[in-house]
Amino acid sequence: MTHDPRKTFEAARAASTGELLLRAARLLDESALERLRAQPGAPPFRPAHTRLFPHLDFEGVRATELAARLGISKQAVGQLLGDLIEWGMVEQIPDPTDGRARLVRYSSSGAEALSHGLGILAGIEAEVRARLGDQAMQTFREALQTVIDVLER
Amino acid sequence: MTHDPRKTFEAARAASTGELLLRAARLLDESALERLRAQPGAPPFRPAHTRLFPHLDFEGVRATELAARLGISKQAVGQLLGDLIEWGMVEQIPDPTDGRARLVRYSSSGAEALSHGLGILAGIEAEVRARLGDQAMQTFREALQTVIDVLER
DNA sequence: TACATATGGTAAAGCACCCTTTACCAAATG
DNA sequence: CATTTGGTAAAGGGTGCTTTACCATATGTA
Repeated sequence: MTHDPRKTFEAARAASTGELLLRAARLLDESALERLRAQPGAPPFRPAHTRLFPHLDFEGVRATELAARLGISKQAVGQLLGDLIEWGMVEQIPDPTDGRARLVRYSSSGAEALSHGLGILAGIEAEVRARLGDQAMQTFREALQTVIDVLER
Repeated sequence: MTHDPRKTFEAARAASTGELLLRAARLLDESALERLRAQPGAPPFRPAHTRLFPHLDFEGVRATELAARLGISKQAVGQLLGDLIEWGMVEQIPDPTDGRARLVRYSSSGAEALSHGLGILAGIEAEVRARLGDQAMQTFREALQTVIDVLER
């Protein structure tokens, strides 16, 4: 039996969990954004905006803090926040502890939009869970966390 | 016991498997590209280039076919292929069945680079597998495939 | 207190990336 | 011979950042 390195390539590529992961994430990203914007009256969210959401809350965060967490400049954050404010997703209040600073937090209509977005993700997740079962779903989550741990180290 | 919708938000967000998936994929994407380019003499691959790799082989593919698979214009593919040719990753040969067409395929030095890239992915995958075990790894792969199925439908 | 420096934020310009659009040529197809 | 198809060339546009420059408030220090 001869050994064809080309076949080995193909086999290795077909087996790559990494490609599966990237493909699944890209699909999720596109799909979630697509469904989000399909909502009538929904602002034209772009991926850059959605990356802010996990770091926003109701207590208020500084733009500087967001920039640090996302690893981008505070000016870039400022541009994205400008959109979100314009769309009514978030509002700014003065930071009571620092006259220079402002706190940005979800507005009440922003909370609704967020809720809708989370609902979309939850819907997809539920569909996956229905096929996998609870136990495999738990394993899935642990595996994802392991990947994150390995890559963040 | 009162029900605070804010707390519910936070709990729902913390539990989002979707965010885990997106985060893991983004890390993998960045990490793989970073390690790929860390190789001395490695061409300055960009994400757009790496997305071509899974669709290239040793038999040869048409640019039009690549464009169709990636869902982008053939001109866009042409630009990316121009880089890969310049970097010696791929080579073009005339399509024996069609005088207008050309087939693009991995060059021998491209095969080495590909092999190195696959090695990087395999290394990450092995590290994850070592922590999860073979069985959980299998579950992980099935879960990823399920996500893809759900979203592609 | 006065001043230098650090920090939070904004404004404007510009850049890299990744794609599209428009236009075109050459070979294949009917 | 008209039309379709594979491919190329050039220009341009949207996105998501950075860089440079600046203002206002805070903070540490002589």
